[in-house]
Amino acid sequence: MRGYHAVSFRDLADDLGIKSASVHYHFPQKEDLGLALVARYSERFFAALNGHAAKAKSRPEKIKAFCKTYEEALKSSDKNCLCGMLGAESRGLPDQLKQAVAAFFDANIKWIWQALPADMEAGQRKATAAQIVATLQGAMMLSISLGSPKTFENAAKGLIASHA
Amino acid sequence: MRGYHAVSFRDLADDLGIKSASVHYHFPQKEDLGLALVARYSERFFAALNGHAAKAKSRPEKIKAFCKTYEEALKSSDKNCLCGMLGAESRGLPDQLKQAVAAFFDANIKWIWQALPADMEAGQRKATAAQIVATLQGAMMLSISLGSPKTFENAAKGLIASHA
DNA sequence: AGTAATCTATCTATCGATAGGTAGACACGT
DNA sequence: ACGTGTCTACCTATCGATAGATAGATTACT
Repeated sequence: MRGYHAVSFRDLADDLGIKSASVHYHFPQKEDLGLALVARYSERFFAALNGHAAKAKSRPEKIKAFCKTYEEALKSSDKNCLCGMLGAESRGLPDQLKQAVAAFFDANIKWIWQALPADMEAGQRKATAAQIVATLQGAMMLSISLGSPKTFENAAKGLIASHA
Repeated sequence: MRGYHAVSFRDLADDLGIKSASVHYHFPQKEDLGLALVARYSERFFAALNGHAAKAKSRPEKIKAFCKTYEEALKSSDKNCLCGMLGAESRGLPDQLKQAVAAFFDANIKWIWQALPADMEAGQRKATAAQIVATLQGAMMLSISLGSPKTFENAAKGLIASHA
């Protein structure tokens, strides 16, 4: 995927070895396709995240599990986070899709927020949660743009060091 | 701007009150237009950044100047960083444009890298530089997607607290 | 037989891009 | 001061390609 507007039904159908009309059979409108992709991506992301975090008890371990989930997504596909990409072109997306992408980010922030200690000062807790998601999303984008996996690793390393 | 592929010569011309053919007069190919926009954005960004950093002597002050430059860009236009948006769809961009966007990020990382103390451990210095740019880029994206300026402020606050 | 999935064929709208023309500003040599 | 050419910045009109989408026939599965 290279962006919502950069992908066409025909490109997609060609990759699958079918015709574009067949894609419309499953996803009448383009937005339906986008929504399905975001839903699937979100499910898989949180499944992987909860898997990694299952045995993480301490806060630094949970942050590391979070980073690892992003890192695996980046390395396995050499592609940007689907929602990261869609989020960047947010203003050009159909309404429901825009909201679905935003919901993914909301869930991300909420997940890491609840992993932070409950006795943390409220403002700092919110700030840290936003910071962590922002860093990882930004790191994926930079890494893809620069063609440098090291950039992601560096940013994640800095982030983990910040909250050791 | 809502993405490279989401903007057409006609949209742009309509906004300007001229015809699309006249846009082609100034920018024969779409990529020429993209390159010009990135060049202008990059110039303005670093001019603003150097302006903010002029009186910043300490490292935390330089990091704050960096954050402030991003924050102003976000607040003044309520739009994503041009390069942040293009970087996210990097894989779908023409070659030269992709490289111009990557060069902007390279320059960003280099700028903040040289603002970090020279006696910092080399790996940590690189990591911190990547982390800072990633966080701010990600924070802009999140902020736009969620429609919440607070999200950027929170992430920046967390970042500054990490490197006080 | 009946349903689900894919096909062929086509539609309308819009895309980036080009050709060719025009009005106005400016510089020039005489 | 006058025409003459040149340049800029736009215009109208149109191109071939492709976009998302649809109708109706056809195939495959159970």
